[in-house]
Amino acid sequence: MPARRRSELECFVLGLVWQVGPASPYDIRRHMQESPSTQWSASAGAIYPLVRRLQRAGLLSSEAKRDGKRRRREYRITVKGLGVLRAWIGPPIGAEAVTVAHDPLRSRARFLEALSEADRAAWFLAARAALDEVERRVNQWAAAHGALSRAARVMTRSGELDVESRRRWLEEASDAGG
Amino acid sequence: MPARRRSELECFVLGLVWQVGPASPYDIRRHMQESPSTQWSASAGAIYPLVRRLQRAGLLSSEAKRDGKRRRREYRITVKGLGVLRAWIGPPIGAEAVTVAHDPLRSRARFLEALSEADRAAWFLAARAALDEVERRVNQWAAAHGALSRAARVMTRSGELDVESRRRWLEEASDAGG
DNA sequence: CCGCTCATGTAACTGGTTACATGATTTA
DNA sequence: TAAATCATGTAACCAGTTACATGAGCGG
Repeated sequence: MPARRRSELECFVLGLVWQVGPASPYDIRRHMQESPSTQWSASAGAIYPLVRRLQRAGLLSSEAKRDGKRRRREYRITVKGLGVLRAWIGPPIGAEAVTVAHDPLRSRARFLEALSEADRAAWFLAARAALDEVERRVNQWAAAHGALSRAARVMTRSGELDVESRRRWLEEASDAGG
Repeated sequence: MPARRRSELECFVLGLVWQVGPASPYDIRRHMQESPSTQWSASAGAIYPLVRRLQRAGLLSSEAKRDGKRRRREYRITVKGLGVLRAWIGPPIGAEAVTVAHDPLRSRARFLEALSEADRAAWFLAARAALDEVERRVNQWAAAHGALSRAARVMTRSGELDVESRRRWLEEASDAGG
């Protein structure tokens, strides 16, 4: 059987297990839910089958533990899994990672002229508030993790710069468009 | 039957039809494929059923045309459709639009420490090249559309700022992490 | 003891994808 | 006339979602 192509989520989970492992599916889910990113819902229906898939493929190893009295299945990354993780990260960086970052605010802004002038003005206010909310989430996550590791600080910084640049974009656009 | 929740793609297509309409599914697909965004593949299997869905829901009207000799089905947005589009754009801006922009480079960067120092250095170079490529795509699209309308210029600008901010982030991260 | 969180999992669905089929028209 | 493109569409698949089920342990 040829090694099948792994999805973004599969590789991301592989990375999480490498980073925080040994980890249970539950741990993975909590980590993903705490993160300010909403890319994945980290639903049980996604994660539990996924880790088993990775285990059957030999990328994760699993071990039943008994944490106190509670049952718990721990996964850790295998040598093979680490290879797959590294190949996913790159270099070379896969074509699927060469994208303009997907931003639902931008999607909406594309059609702003479908709104009345009043609604458009209100939209810019709402969008600014939305970015404030995003910033709040990033800061909250940073307070919990950002001080701990260089990787976490880099992630936090990415979120900050993202918000900053979109805020600038909004300003420019609302200046230009009234 | 209660008006069902529309997906991002459905609303986006609604917006496109409003913006460039009357449009055939084929037109819509071309527009989406030309765009630098890779969020959707704009596959026929997605678009054709989708527009019919929107039509049955009364958000689009359709008309069979004969452009010269070629058959062609044109859609245009209805009053009801325009209402749904406006509600999607906001204000208020739906919670699903309040997100840090999803960036696959950032996903990978999170696990950079799984690489050797040499690979990490090479990764930063590759990531910079990836952003150059994205910039090229944005500029290419801008050359074709950016001069035409304010909306297109705003979209272009968003892409530019996105690339700029991610480039800055890479610089900071590689400075900090060697 | 009641409700909450921990922890694992499944079933049904859904919104997309890839790949294919069809036929007309245009271009080399 | 062969190959490419226009244009519409379908079928099979798949990754991830929502919602639910189960049971153990913990705090008020």
